[in-house]
Amino acid sequence: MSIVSQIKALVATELKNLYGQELPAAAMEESALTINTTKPEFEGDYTLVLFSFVKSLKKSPEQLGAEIGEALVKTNPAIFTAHNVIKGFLNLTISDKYWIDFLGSNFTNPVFGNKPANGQKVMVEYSSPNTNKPLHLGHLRNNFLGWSVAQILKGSGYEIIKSCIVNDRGIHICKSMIAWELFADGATPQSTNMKGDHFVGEYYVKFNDEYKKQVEALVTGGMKKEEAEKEAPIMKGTQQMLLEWEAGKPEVIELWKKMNSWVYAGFDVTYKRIGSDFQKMYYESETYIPGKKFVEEGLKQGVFFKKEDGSVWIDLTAEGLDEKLVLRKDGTSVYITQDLGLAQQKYEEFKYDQSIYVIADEQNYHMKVLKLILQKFKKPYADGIYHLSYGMVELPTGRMKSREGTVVDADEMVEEMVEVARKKTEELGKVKDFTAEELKELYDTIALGALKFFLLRVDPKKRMIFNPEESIDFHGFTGPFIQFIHARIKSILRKEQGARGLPTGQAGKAQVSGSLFKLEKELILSLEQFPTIIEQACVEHNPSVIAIYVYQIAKTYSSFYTEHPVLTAESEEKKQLRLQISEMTANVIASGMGLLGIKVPERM
RNA sequence: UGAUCCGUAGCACAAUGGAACUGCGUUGGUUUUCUAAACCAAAGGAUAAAGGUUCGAAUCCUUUCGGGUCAACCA
Repeated sequence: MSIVSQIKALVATELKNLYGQELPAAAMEESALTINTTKPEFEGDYTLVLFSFVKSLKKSPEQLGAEIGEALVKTNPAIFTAHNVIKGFLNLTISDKYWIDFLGSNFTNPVFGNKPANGQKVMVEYSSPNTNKPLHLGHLRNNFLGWSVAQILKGSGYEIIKSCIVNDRGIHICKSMIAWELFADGATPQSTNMKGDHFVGEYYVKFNDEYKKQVEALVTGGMKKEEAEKEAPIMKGTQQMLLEWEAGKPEVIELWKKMNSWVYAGFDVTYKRIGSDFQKMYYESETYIPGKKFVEEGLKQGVFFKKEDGSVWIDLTAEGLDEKLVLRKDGTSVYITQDLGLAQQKYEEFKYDQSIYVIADEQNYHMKVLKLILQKFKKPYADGIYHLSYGMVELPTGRMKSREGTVVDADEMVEEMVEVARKKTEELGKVKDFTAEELKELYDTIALGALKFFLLRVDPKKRMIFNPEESIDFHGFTGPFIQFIHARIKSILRKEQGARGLPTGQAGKAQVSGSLFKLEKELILSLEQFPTIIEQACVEHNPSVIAIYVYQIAKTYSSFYTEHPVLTAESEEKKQLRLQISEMTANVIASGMGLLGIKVPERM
């Protein structure tokens, strides 16, 4: 049980003892108590906020605090050693022994903060790429978020199934296809030595260039712009191709398969590089059929209704939304049709308790409709659907726009970061004895650490700004800073291990007593919060909680070991204590960064 | 027009209704001692504005202003 929960329980007990008669029962509930970490400018570890009792007890906060504080210290001398009251805040000091004992029994535990399996199954759908262009910075935020949230849930005891829905059909795919037919002259990724997704993406761009030219030509010829956009030959050809695709015309299907396979080969490389993985892939070209079945079922049940022209709708006006189309009059499916089919398919296959969709916030409305429809169907899985909505990654000039060529490509971004990591590492020259292999791994670790941390440290639901000019820093509140602290701790532990011949994980098993310096206590106190932090991140589906916490741990350690030498501590006891602190800090950093999908090096 | 999210220092970000956190940048200092991707210190804030609720509001409510997104028989 965390120290905060313990304090709450003890305070609740004291409140009952002292004021059981006068206070309403609700005010003495543990959940009604506010415990904060004490601000650094005041003496103490944890603070109880007293204001909520003042009114019903008709006592001054000072008097109240003094009474509660005194009672706590008196009845629990092993935990509390002192208290003081400032302006309605009761600051409590926890005994050093408590912290030292906590440290002693947890510092070698590499899975501190993780919970045992709880038997619940959660699907996490993320990434959702389109097969007409390569991944960009926005996809990276999605991938990192999805992977990390899955990892956090896993650490919290859930069974996780990571899935990916590939948007592999539709007009945009046909655009790349028709451009390839027109301009490629048989070129392939192999013949041009290009990554498949980038190769196909180029033809998507070529389509748009050609389309624009054709529209302009028509407009110069006297046609209205709107009409020209419909009449441009390349667009008509694309629409024709889409119809042929739906009709299953062999040549079209073959081309579609070929180009998609190029894209998938490219995606595989990227996913492997950034550490994304999926237990189950879904393809829209397959889910739209169960989607149609779903609509039929809905018509039978009377959840959907058919209009005169044959189109199928659902009436959501009672829920404050509009009527929403679920099947076109020509019987073809729309976006939501496929998602309905997919939800059903996923549930039938995995019987999940919860299904998380990592999708940008521009689709909030869509996801709301999806969940609502499933609820109207009284599907057992409807309530377990959770849209993890995240904000767009924007440039200082605004949203990334492919038309303006401002899209930040994922592969390029990673390569640039690796290059910066290489340059910086060479400048510092601390790992000159590394093999080429080891160096490559280190550059990847640092580069991806910087990138992932940068994208995960911000609250997912907020949009964030990325400035390519300034690039991503390796100093301060960054992944590499935390990695550096980890490497330094490991360096200290290696030296100790060398001197003693102790196996890893055994540094300083000796009992420790005595008193703690401010920074020593501050660190242990923070380490103790790790399980609570994971829990919070899990409940909020928010990796930034972990990122901020791990940074704070690393920063505190950095101050701590600057001020207090570990290996040359003033006494053997202090040395053992600091080794324990160091080892636990390294464990928590590695474990916390692991929840973000970030590796930590032994040396850097 | 409606729905919804957001507005915190030059920039980027944090804060279960409880004593505004941090980084970049700026200015100064620290390396015969465990890796200076570091540490220490300083400057920088009516938390967009105005009301309201509360012992207490960046946080909750109302209004205004500014921005994003959605409201497609596109996916």
